Amino acid sequence: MAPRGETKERILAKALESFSTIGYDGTSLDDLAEALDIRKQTILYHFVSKRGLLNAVLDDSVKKLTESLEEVLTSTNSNRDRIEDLVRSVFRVALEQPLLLGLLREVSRPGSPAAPRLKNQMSPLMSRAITWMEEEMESGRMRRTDAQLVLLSAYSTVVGLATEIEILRTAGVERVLRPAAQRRQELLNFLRTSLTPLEKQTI
Amino acid sequence: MAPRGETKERILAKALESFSTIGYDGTSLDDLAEALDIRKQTILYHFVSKRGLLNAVLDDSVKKLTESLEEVLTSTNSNRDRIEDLVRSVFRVALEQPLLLGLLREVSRPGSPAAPRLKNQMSPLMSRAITWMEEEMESGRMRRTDAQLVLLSAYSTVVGLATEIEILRTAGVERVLRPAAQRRQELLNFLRTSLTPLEKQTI
DNA sequence: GGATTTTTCTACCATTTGGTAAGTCTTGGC
DNA sequence: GCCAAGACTTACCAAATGGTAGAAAAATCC
Repeated sequence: MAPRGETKERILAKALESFSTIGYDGTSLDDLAEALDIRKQTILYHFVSKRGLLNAVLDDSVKKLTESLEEVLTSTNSNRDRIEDLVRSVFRVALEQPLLLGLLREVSRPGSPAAPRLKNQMSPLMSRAITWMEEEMESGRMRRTDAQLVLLSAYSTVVGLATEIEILRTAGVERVLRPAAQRRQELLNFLRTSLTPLEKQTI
Repeated sequence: MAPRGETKERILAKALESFSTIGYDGTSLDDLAEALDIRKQTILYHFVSKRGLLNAVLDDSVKKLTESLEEVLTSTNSNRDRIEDLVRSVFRVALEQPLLLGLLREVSRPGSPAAPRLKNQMSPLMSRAITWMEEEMESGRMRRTDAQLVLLSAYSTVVGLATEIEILRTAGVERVLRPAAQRRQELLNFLRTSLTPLEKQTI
């Protein structure tokens, strides 16, 4: 028998994989258990219910995502570098852990049982980013725009990228990095032209 | 009793709505039947199986999508206008029928049972677009790039937009047109800078 | 090394699911 | 008016699903 939380971690990892590929409804606890060579009741023991498992996977994923971005948001670089750092780190996560963003995509679907929870989980990060952007705008270092719209646009680009990567991989495309880099550049350009004050634009 | 294919059409419409919001696995034939005030076996009578229903919905949607683009692709405008026309018409579909793109998003997920079928359905349109682009490149009217990559990028932008719109709507945002227009402009800029030959760029 | 707690398993269960079989009803052609 | 074809329904069913109850096994603590 596995000591400590090892089994729990294994379940979380496999659940993330399953939820983010074949979806929540498409995942059955029986299949999950079989894939882990575990009895279904072991899953329910750790997570009470299937919904509980989804919540746990979600919490875990958002935590990892937040950690990845936290260090960038608290850095002391200049604005321009900061935007670039932010975009780069998000894309790094998307490339290294496409499953994580696949989950986001799965769960952010309207009508998903976990959508409100995701919203709550993400809102601190979001509102923080919005606040930061609005401060920058107030001080004139960033052009006045709807911060929420910009964020949303960036968000859907990244989630779209994650989808794209998985599709490419399953389609057998070997070089998956080039389109990603291309999209990253695209997003970066968009953010810069959206956010850089007009008088500072050097393009 | 409803004459002609009226019931069939109603089932198709409701199935599209359900598949593209709560997903294929999340949709039960019983619920679908109840929502239509119909017996489940009526659905199975028309479409043989749940999978058959998905295929029918898919065929129907791709057909509508293709029709929307066909007229643009066969138009005789200049390249530049043609790209803009294409983008505009795709976005019009995305705005008027978000369900249609929601289905694309749902179904294009790797591991989806309908993914290969979608691929087959879309490939004529895709390969046609790629051929056209490559001809333009050959003749120098369009800059040399990987046509497939550009298409993929555009595709994921549009599907991402559909997601965005649905999320906005469920989040209670009333003005859904502005972000859509913003993304459209973004995509348009990307395509132009990607495709316009260097010597012709006027930006 | 025994008691206790944590972890995992076996045995069931109620409900839902997609699907089959066999009708009934309706409509249009003759 | 009859009847064949199409449209729709009732009656069932086997498998899968999420979940409960409680025993067994392993790890931990003293």
